[in-house]
Amino acid sequence: MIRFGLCCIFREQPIKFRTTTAAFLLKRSNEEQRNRLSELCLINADNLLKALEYCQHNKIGDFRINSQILPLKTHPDLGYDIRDLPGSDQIIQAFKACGEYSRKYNIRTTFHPDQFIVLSSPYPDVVRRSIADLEYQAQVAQWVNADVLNIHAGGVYGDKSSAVKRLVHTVETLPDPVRKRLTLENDDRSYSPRDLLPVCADLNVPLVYDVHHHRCLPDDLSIEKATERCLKTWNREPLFHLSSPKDGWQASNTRKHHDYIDINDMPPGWLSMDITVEVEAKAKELAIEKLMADLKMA
DNA sequence: AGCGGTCAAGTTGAT
DNA sequence: ATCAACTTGACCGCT
Repeated sequence: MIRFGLCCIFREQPIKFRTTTAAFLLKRSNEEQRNRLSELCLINADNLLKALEYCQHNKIGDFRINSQILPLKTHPDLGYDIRDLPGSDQIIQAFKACGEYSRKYNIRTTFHPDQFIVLSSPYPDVVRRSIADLEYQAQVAQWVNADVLNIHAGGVYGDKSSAVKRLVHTVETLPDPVRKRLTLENDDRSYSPRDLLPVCADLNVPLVYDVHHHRCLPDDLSIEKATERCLKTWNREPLFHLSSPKDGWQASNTRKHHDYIDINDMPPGWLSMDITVEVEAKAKELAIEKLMADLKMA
């Protein structure tokens, strides 16, 4: 059966993940900084459990965890090791409780490191900081039982084949906790499924198929064919992305996401597949509820 | 309590 | 040249 995934936050449920700013923290003493960060990490761990409970109670089988779950974790001035925060044992325990809940109720969890993670960059420092961020998210992934760290292929820099070579080389050097969770996703500007399928085959990395991106940046593959080819890259339950354009498919910009999913944007074949489909819709849990109702699943 | 300016980071393409 | 968009608005300081 298909399962739907909720991305990062809620529209109506009072479940909020907290973060902070470097400017605010840098005005405080070292001790105050660590205390605040510790407090936020624990709040976020507790809220993650609430998020998973909400999913379980509402037939949502997957939750994407936002990249700032440990705020400023790899910041150049304020980055920290979790062990250096007061109460780190309690924080880790709280995350591990999320992992136990995830296993018990079969709620999948994933990470989608943000746009600053660029493994194809020609700038060594960008790649170095990207890897540091992936390692941080892999550490949390281990605690919470997340099996996906999903990234885009990054920039082209005027020469796609060179960019891909840098990407491949970097992926091959990644530490195991990152490597075994890493996935690549087609984007809506630079890398289509056609571009990424051979890369994923080379690296033995699954391809997260985003059908909305594919419609914005098409290639010679039909949606059905891309679905089939991407499915085969997976050694575990396949993960796909779905969204609808805010202003329709005739608008000048079709990249923006709508509050809800138009069921006409759902590839019909997906419904009968054993896959996870993360729903990228601004209305969040309300959009999933409506989608399942429209599909007569609720 | 409410509001506006600001927030770590990369890259692209529309304007 | 500027800026929105991207997986996501939230935080903080002021009134």
